[in-house]
Amino acid sequence: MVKKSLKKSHATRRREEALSRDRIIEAAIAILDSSGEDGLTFRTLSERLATGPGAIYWHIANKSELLTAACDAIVARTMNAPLVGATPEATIRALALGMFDAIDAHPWVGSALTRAPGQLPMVRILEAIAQQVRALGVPDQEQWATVGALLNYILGVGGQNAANGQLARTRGVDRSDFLEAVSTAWSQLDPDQYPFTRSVAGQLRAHDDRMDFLAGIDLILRGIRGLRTDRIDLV
Amino acid sequence: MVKKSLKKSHATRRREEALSRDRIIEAAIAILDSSGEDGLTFRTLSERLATGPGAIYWHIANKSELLTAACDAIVARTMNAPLVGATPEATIRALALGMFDAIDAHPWVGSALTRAPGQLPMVRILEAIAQQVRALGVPDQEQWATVGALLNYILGVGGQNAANGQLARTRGVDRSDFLEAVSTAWSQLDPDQYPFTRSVAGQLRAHDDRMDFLAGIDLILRGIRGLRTDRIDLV
DNA sequence: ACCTGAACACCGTTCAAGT
DNA sequence: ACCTGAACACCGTTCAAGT
Repeated sequence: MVKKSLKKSHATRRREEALSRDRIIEAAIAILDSSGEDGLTFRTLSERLATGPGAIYWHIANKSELLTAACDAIVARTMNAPLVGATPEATIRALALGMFDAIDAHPWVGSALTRAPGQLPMVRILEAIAQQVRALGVPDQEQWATVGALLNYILGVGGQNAANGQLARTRGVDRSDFLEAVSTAWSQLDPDQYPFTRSVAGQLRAHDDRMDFLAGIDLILRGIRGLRTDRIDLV
Repeated sequence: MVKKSLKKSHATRRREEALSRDRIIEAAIAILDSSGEDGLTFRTLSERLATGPGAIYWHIANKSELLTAACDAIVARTMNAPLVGATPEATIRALALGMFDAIDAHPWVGSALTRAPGQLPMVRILEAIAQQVRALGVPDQEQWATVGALLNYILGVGGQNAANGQLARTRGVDRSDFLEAVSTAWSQLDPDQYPFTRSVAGQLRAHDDRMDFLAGIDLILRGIRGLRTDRIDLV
């Protein structure tokens, strides 16, 4: 792997505050935001905190826990953003969009979320959605599948966004350059084998990720509405 | 990171077939299946192929390309499995279940898929789903969002499955031990803050992942059916 | 053209030693 | 109790040298 080794700019000035779990997580978030997942290292982190790599282990068990904690800080902020008295459907859309925007602003959150199944960050999302699903009147036995559908869709889009951001960063191109490249590659696919992919290659550059994301949420919400009124009548 | 260094059992016997991209990918899949993502190294791989780490770089650009190629081999098999003349909805369910089972059997496929957005493995799934969505009669302007919803849901579940498998492997416990641990953790959450999560903690151990997955697909399919008949009438 | 394997520039993590 | 930083056991990748 090729890494550019950015020299430390301000020598090793002494730290003026004591180390703490919170300060470490805050520093980790700053590095993740500016340098991506590959940029976060116990060495870069300890340098920013003006300490040694070993010191961090006094406060945090390992890198996985660090990533999950950083992710949870972002998710907690997002899910606790207070919502005015809206309908359950509107609230679900707002929660989902909130996560979309959070992952857009911090792409590493998408993959951290996936790498910590069943952990607190995911539970926060699960719970917030579930409360709205209940308010929607979805029968008890269907709630788990319903919440799961919404959650997994959000995770899927999030992971995708994280990967886009990651790729764009490592190649030193921005997001639109990346989409441009994918669009070009898709337009060169065999028209017999990949008719649909080819036909949407052009739209790819122009399309609005956020609107597409919401369209997916609405599709699932429409399916949920069907759940409430009809019985299940699948082929 | 703690790694157990399993000694090579059969010394360095000479390779009897020439190296090739296909042989490398095949060996990579075998290692990924048996030792997970962390187990795949240019050193373990070259050892299994009875060569040096550098030799692999003659056939494959880097580890990312290797992972994507291994993923694509699995996805291609899965998407090319011929289906008897079924309805578009039944075909979508079969395709989705096919991917679920493939990721269940090869958990690393889930994360490889997410790490290679817009690449061939994903395009194969996209295209196969899109053709059924078209056959379903979804209007042109809605197709992209519809395909996206299905694809992202599958990716979300897949990523989750991959993470479960990965966690279970690194901790040396099996899947049910892992679910047991999550279930216990969830049942100890604050009932005021996490009522839903607590209430489903018990179900977690007993539930059937595959059925839940399918229920999510059905929810989206129901939403798609609404798309065809009604106009969009969201709040 | 294809392969070898030592070497480079990194990692996460540990731990004896300090304060 | 908390921190230091060298050391350990790895990585992915490169490349001069071989066939």
